[in-house]
Amino acid sequence: MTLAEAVTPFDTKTRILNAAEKLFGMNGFDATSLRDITAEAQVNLAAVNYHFQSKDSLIDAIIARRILPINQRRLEKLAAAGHPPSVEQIVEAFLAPLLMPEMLPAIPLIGRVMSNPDQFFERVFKKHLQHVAERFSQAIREALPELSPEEAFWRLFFMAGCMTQVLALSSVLPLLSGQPVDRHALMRRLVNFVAAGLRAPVAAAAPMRKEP
Amino acid sequence: MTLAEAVTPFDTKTRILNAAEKLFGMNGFDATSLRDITAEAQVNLAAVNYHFQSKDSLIDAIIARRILPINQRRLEKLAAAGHPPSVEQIVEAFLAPLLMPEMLPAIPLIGRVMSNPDQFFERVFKKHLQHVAERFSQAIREALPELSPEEAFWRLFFMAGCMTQVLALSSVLPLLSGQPVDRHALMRRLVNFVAAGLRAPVAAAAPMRKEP
DNA sequence: GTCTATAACCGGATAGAC
DNA sequence: GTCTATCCGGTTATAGAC
Repeated sequence: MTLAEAVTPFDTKTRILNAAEKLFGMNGFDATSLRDITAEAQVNLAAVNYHFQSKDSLIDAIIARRILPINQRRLEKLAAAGHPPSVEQIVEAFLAPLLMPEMLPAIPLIGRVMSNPDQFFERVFKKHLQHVAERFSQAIREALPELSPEEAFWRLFFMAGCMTQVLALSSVLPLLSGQPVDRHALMRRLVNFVAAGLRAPVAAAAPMRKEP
Repeated sequence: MTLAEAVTPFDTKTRILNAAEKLFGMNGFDATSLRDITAEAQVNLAAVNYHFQSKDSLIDAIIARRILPINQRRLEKLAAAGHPPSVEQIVEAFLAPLLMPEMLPAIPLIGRVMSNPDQFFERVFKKHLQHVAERFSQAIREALPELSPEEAFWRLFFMAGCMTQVLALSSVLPLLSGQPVDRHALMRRLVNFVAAGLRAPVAAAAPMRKEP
């Protein structure tokens, strides 16, 4: 056992994944070189290409490692809710899996891929999120049958957007708010806000008033 | 007058700003080289450094060109609202300036800088947004006096987050929703959702139920 | 003000020894 | 599986002619 292994007791592949997740999350994909990653992981530069073929495939691997268990837990929590589920149950099923302690180091990265249009559609939505979104959209219409499918879709998008922005800017939230941030208190505020938004009375299609 | 000037009737500096705004918005700051920008703008590579010193200062100039008029209009609309302003007036004052037709080409860029933690705090919030946020936070507490300053701050953040995500992913919204997107209809849905979130009943601090 | 040419550097990927 | 050395293309920025 070398010194590096004693300090960071994981195999090379895992060390690369952990280092890449941290640096990609902190500085972004383009701004993080494979050399940065191998320095942080204390592995050789060529090990990245040996284990992951390319930087691009490494990014895919990092995303999949985190988003698959999150989605699994989301669907489990949604299935465990009643029929119809309460609005709060839906919101919690969607958000709570991100609060699991083992997800903490991945939060900046998740915020990035969810808010970056380059990554988002092909790399995240189509591959990992589409079926989950459909399931949650159904649940929203069960809980709030007065919503049209379009309205339910957009409200789901706004819910995800609120969450994403919290994740994406998590590193600067203490600076923005001027004080330390309690993640669980923040999550309660977010659930409260989003649940009210989901329940909003359906507005008239046009700006002018119509019959009620 | 050269041919290039006849085709794009702006001076070199403006052509660079327009091309950079478009390409930075489409592909991000790191993925867009000065060579990409000068090719799109049909100007010489060295012109960027002559007019803007560095890529970094060019980014600052692009952000300032768009965010200053938006903020001015936001504050005007807020000042024009009554005392106390209605929740809808507050939300509209914040969002509507982004719908001005001349802002359309800047939407992807604005979405990027608002959701990227690297740019956001130093380059955007401290320089351009802090005083506006304070003004809007005041307005929210005027309209909803039962909210604590902390709660008002976070609800303002959630409102901005919903909006930011719409801007950041604007280029993929038709793919996500499966149909063309009417910007004004989307804005009405967003105002409706966010207004309800702002008006959410204040939740108890702890998860367990307390006296009402 | 605008151009060409180039300096100085850094990126991802890979060949081939061990 | 892991390393060193290297290829090759791309980057920002600038010097200096016009």
